[in-house]
Amino acid sequence: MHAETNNETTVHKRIGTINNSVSVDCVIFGFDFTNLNVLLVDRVMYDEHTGVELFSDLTLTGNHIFEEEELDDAATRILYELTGLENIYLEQFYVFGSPKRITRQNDKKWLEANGRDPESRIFTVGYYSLLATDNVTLQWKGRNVRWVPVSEITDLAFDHMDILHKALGALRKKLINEPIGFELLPAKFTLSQLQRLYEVVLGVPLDKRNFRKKISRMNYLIPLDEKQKGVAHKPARLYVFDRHIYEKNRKELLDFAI
Amino acid sequence: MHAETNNETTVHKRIGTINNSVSVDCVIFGFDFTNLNVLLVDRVMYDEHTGVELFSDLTLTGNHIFEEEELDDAATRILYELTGLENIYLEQFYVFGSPKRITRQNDKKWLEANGRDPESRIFTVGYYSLLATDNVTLQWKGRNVRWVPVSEITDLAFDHMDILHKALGALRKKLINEPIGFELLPAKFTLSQLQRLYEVVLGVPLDKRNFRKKISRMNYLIPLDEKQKGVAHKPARLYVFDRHIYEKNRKELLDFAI
DNA sequence: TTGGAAAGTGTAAACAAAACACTAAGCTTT
DNA sequence: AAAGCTTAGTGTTTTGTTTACACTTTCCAA
Repeated sequence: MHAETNNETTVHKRIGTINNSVSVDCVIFGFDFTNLNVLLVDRVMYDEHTGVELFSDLTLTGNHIFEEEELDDAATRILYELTGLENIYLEQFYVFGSPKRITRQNDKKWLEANGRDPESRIFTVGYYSLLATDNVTLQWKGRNVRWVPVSEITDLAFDHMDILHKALGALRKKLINEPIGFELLPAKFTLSQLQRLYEVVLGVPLDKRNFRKKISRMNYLIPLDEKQKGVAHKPARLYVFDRHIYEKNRKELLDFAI
Repeated sequence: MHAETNNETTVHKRIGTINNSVSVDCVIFGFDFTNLNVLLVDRVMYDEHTGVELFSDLTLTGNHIFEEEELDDAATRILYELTGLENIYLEQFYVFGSPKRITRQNDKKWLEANGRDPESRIFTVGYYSLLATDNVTLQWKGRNVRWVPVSEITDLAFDHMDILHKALGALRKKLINEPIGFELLPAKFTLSQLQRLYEVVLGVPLDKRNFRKKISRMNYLIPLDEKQKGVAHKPARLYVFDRHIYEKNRKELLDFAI
């Protein structure tokens, strides 16, 4: 799953001109069996003369794109830089392009200090991606990176709170309509973990028996002859998601409910 | 519902610099009780010396945006120019930004003839909008505008086929999950018209009795003491959609089916 | 007055959703 | 070795939803 670091043609090695009107922001979701987390990056700014800290806050992981680069590839590249992983689940969900995106002083200062014009309009294409909370590098462009539970995030730089909220809405909608939860779990997982995932992301409690009844109708969820190990209680059976079966049996849903 | 044409502050009167990296394309859907239609614009190009027609095809309705303009406002503006209507239902659905968007010769020629650099990368934000097939001006920027049934559209300029397909997918998904069909019908409509709408957009036949049973569970669909007039058969009862009731009773759907 | 055309209506069977509580299995502690 | 902790795993009943299916009513036009 890792990039072939000697392959010059990999999408992660783009060079060329940077497009300075459009960028990509990734809302990287991770699940640690307890919380839904988002990968955030520390943004600390120091006075350029005195070295005194001016402010410290958090941002999503965003990036410029190259002129010859597809949007999806730019998002994939960011994910690769952060995680070293390829084939991460990724979904474009919205474009943020208000002329008033950058209004706060801290944001303007930061852009200036990084050689960008804080008055020029930049559109950003929002992607969200899903991974098991794991395998993540702790540095990105010299800045600290960390998982933060979504429920604890109250403030972010730029318009990143808006982006996060929209991403979360898109994720919930997707989770309700497609079996995407598996992207947030390890390959082998228990039904309780899956249930917890739904409960945490959707923010509702679910009945264990009804949940399992529903699950048992999904023939692409395969029970293994294997159990959890090293837990201090009855170990649960492990399951895998069979994408192949899912794609085959996927019938177009037709339920104009609500 | 019409713009106040003397009000200088209306969003439809934007002036200022044009942003030349990002544009907006609108897929304008209309329903005429038989087909799902899209509003298309003729694109005819003539040899600049001889006046001979070089090619003739169709495009979606797209437009530049102004530097100080919100994306949604730009889309609203296009709709207003075309229809004279405000408060049209509108949904951003995807950004198209491939570096390879413009590859065909016709497209390059057209851009050049219109004073634009065919090699410069332009991102376009896709919106779809819904209206009853009605009340539409027949000219836009001196070009002919017409409704074309979606099923008959096989070729469009630029990457507009991609945009159309993506819009159609987004519309179907939305129609299944939210009562949005009313936007494609006149304020008063019959149940048969509503059923036909679902059948046409989703491309499936529906059982009349089951459809009506389902409908009768939706308390925001209000039957009127009024009937169709001037039809050569038993006239149907008219209904209205009550958005207020819908918004009140909207409970977050929770059905991670498929 | 008749014929055409779409409107409008009910029932039974299969399936899905919701509500609800106890036993089983492995690990830890004493 | 036994007791206790913790989570896994399991079934039934009631209620609501989906599906399949055919005939009568009402208006207009000829």
